[in-house]
Amino acid sequence: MHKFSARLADVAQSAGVSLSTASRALAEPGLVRADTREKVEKAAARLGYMPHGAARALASRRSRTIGAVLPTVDNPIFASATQAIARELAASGYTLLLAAYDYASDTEVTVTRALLQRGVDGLVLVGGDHPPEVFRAVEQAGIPCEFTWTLDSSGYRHCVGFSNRLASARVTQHLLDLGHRRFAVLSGHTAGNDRARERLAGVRETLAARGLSVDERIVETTLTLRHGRAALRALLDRPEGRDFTALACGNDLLALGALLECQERGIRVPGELSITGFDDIELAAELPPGLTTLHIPSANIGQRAAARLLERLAGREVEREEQVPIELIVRGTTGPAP
Amino acid sequence: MHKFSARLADVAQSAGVSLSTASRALAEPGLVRADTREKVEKAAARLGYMPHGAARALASRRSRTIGAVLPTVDNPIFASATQAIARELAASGYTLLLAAYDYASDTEVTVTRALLQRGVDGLVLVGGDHPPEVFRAVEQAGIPCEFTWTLDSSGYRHCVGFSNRLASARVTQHLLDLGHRRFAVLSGHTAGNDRARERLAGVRETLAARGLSVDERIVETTLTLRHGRAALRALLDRPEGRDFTALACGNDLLALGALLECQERGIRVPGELSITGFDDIELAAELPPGLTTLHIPSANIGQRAAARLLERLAGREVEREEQVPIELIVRGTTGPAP
DNA sequence: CAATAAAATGAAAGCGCTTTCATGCAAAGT
DNA sequence: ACTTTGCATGAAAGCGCTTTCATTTTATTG
Repeated sequence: MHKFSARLADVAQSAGVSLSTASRALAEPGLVRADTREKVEKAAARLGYMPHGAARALASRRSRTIGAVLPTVDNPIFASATQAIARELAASGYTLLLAAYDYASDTEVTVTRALLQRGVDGLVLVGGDHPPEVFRAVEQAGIPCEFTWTLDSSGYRHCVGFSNRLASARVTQHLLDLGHRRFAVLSGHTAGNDRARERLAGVRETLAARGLSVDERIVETTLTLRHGRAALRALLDRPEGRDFTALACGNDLLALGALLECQERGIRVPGELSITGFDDIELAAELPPGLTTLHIPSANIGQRAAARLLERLAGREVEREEQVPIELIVRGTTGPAP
Repeated sequence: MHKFSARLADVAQSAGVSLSTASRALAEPGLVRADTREKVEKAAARLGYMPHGAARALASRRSRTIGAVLPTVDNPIFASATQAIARELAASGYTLLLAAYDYASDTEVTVTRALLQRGVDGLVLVGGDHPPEVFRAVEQAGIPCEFTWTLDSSGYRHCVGFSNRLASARVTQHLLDLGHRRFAVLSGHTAGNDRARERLAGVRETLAARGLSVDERIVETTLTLRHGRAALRALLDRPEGRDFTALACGNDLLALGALLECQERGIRVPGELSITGFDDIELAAELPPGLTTLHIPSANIGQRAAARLLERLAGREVEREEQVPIELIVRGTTGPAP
């Protein structure tokens, strides 16, 4: 079944040069005479030569691959970030290795180790919360790592992101400015997820500064449309009923789920209830009346993380922390408090 | 910056056995005595040994990685399939390498080659249309390949999917049964995309069998919500206006975009216009009035493709063609012709 | 044109592992 | 007891490439 596959030695022989010259001709064209390079290139093309990545990695001690460990690939924000990373890497001859752990920390350890074993030259992680085994493995591998969607207060780690707390505070402030005083929150699971935790803290603190509390109207759930819908349902079906006029959600999927539930129940948005999201996915703009949300440039985050990794691999220094611009996008789901 | 990393030789020495024994103890525990294996395992744990994937791949001539080449990762159906592939592979100690080409065939060639160079042991491709260079490269690499989301009439290729033509015909028949006679179609770009082509053909043929034609009301566009919306707008803004009562869409994103456009324009769905999708993504069920669509078990496709690849790598035979069950899901966007 | 510097090439040593192949040694058969 | 079988182990040969180092060729200069 396996066809004969030409090795570099075959190319060298066919070109009438030594193995080392052939290697250089293909890898560092500047090191060989133009005519030799041409001979080698011709021979390579003639034989359909395809370099053997593992051999190359073993000899050169770098694999020209970067790993990205994501909570899930089934979320538009990570999908676009991934796309951006892959594109940036490809431009420099690097390949992206992807792994998702479905928000399960033991899986995260496993897949991270798998990537490290595959010899990735660098790593992109999402958020700052990770099992200690992950940190240890990355440390031991001694490869550069970029943390994304988050900042690091200690200033120790390399990260590209934004302050989830401040961002969330900004959204909350928008609702306060509209006169809302009774809030509810749909949050992602906070265990092992610093982004969810920070966003929740942002709401809490902003309200606390006005002497308001939201503690008894917080639902933690999975970050999907369906779960957002179910979470709002749970909130509305409490004996207290709808005792809030503003609903701040941990991401757009939750918010849109909530919006759909309102439409089904005939709750007017924003007339009776204002809803905010987080991320600004495509659907947020498309679904009437348009979701008020915080725009996160996820492709930008991915692109920057990849670019920074490439810089560091090239031996250049980068700022430890890089912030991406975020922006409040006011659309139709927020309005004055009733 | 690089920490010292233990090699297998170090483990062997620390365990007081030879390199070969250490290798066997870790890879084929059945080949060594229980106490030796234990010694080696202890030593490995003590030194924090992490196998070197490239070296292993070079020596054993397999990398324990599988590659998947996707049109895009920014589509729920591919996201869930990817997740399923990764999960299935992980259970057997394999890792997934992902590459997306954004529906650009030159990119497809590049990324496929990159994957092959990285030494993947098997490949998952989407659809049956690929640039000849891709087929050639896969052929030459001599690795097993699974084609997904499609069937192969020649019976030559290994594939797991369904007949896009029949599936599309089924949806069209549903609309015919409801009394619709004037159709429009929102299709994905058909160039280099057999799935889009087959789906379109399915509509055409089913209508032709009833003496109907749709040729002058077909829009080819990119498979996103936004583009679906724009495409319907283009259709409605023709001088002929809305001269159709049924709109068959190439996938759910297009259909939902069209639905949103209708809601914005005040066109009653399904009162004035019936809309059908394809894929049955989560949102199709959630967005009122619920999209009538064809359910494709995308996670199932991914899981089966991975499992089949593993089977073949283990030297076992699998049926060349594996069909997954598809199902028409009737929801609120289709109704009797006005 | 010889002397020297610079550039291009080749020989060879691994990179860290798997995998034959050979060897030693205990259990089994005669 | 003596060969035979089988199992556990070790020695060593690569896997296909990169990269140092030594050597040859070419360009440069007094």
